[in-house]
Amino acid sequence: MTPLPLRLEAYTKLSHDDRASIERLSRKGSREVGPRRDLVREGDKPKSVFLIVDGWACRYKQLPDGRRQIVSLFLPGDICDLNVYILKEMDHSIGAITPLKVAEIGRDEFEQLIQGHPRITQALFWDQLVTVSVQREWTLNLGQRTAYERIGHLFLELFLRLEAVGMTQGNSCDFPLTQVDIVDASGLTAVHVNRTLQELRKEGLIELQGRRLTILDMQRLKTAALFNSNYLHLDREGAHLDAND
Amino acid sequence: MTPLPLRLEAYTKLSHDDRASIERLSRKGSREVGPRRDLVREGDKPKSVFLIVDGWACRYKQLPDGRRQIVSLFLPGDICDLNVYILKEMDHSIGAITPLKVAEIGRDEFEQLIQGHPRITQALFWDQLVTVSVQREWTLNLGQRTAYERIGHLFLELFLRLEAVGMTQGNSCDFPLTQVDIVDASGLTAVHVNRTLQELRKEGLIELQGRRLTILDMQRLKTAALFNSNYLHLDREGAHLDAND
DNA sequence: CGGGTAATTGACCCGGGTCAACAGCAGTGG
DNA sequence: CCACTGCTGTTGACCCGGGTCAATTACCCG
Repeated sequence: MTPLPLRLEAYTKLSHDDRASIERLSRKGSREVGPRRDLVREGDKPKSVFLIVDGWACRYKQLPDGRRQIVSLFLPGDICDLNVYILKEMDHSIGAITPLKVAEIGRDEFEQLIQGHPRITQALFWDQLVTVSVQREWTLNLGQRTAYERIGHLFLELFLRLEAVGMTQGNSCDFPLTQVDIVDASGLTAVHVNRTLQELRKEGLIELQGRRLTILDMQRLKTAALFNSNYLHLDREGAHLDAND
Repeated sequence: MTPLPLRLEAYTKLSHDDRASIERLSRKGSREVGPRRDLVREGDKPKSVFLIVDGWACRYKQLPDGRRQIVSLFLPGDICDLNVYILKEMDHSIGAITPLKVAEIGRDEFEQLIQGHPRITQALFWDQLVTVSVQREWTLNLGQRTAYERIGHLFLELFLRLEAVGMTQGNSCDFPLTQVDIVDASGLTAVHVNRTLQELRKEGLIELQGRRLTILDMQRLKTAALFNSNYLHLDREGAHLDAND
């Protein structure tokens, strides 16, 4: 089972056929990528859409002098840029964080999928709107939040996104990011991230060890991080819709 | 003439009919908004797509304690979020910076436009990809660039985007942002923005007065701001395509 | 057990923030 | 015509959140 249908069904019910088509494409274009390897590089000509079947990845951009920013994170079930293939050139790179299982869906296959499955199309539009909303929240995060709030916010976002695809266990989840990854995502330095994590621990808000994150006090962490989940658009509208399968 | 067709034709040639349809909708939903007024508020139920016909606007988000971040800017010809109306609730606000002329296009009209005009649809997809690419660049900007680079980068982006819709005159353009707007967009403070502007002036890179910006040395400014225009996807692919009108 | 990556610590520093005052100027009303 | 108000821009003095530099200490993993 790929987690994508689960994500999409937050927005609308899919039919059996919808789900089967996604499964089929996921198996067909299946590909494995080693951890810390690039899937796509800035400057490449984009040819296909990637679906993250398993593992974590990130989009990142780099400045000529080496400064690096992770601009977004991909979790299982995420999809990278509908329609990218209409662009001439990638404006960012995509790198694996963990060992990664992705499905590569070519332009023709993708457009065919969309043609025959209006519900999938709608759900993908919704997904796209959520993705850009997350990107805006990251802008807010980097522009206005302090280190403490910023890292707390990141943890909450990732936890909730994992929860939406059923990948949390109680109040904890796998968390493969190293401190250096957090550095690149938060625009802070390694030293300061380290110290901020210690503060979050000392406050009893989180536990983070052995690539596992536990949210010890969701409510207090949300308050501390000024977290408002509206931008994730998690309200499961899909629950109310019918599937005609 | 609305500048939207001009923008879209960076990607593909539009037919007479395409252009006429856009013009018609622009006139039909036309609406004026005073400067510093909100067009849409976070929490509203989105009902329609907005097209910026004339003036500048911004998306912004606010934290409960009042900290405010402009997450993107709208220039003439920009379009706010295809398909927003499928979301339950706006996750950000949109505010006018100058007196604004917008066209409000309802859901049905919009979907009708798309149905009958595959070229417009394609061009809108392209536009959407560019918009999210800009959002990622802002993430990089806030995460990694220094104040000096950051403000220089903002100026270059806005100048080039205006140029793409024919709204520059030589090396200068209208620039209605106040220093406070730059503060909200850059994540810096008023004092520091002011001093950074003085530095940019002293270096002979820009002139900024009377709501007008002049880029005195494009090349040096680009270098100083670590500016790479690839993310704007300005390569006018459209020039090579045929219109079947 | 050695070598590489990830996490942690201490000492010191700086880019940018804070606070407070002031100047320029457009609009407005008396 | 001027006094008043409010917004925008500017300046000075001082401060602090987070950066820099440089070790050191866990951890894997083979």
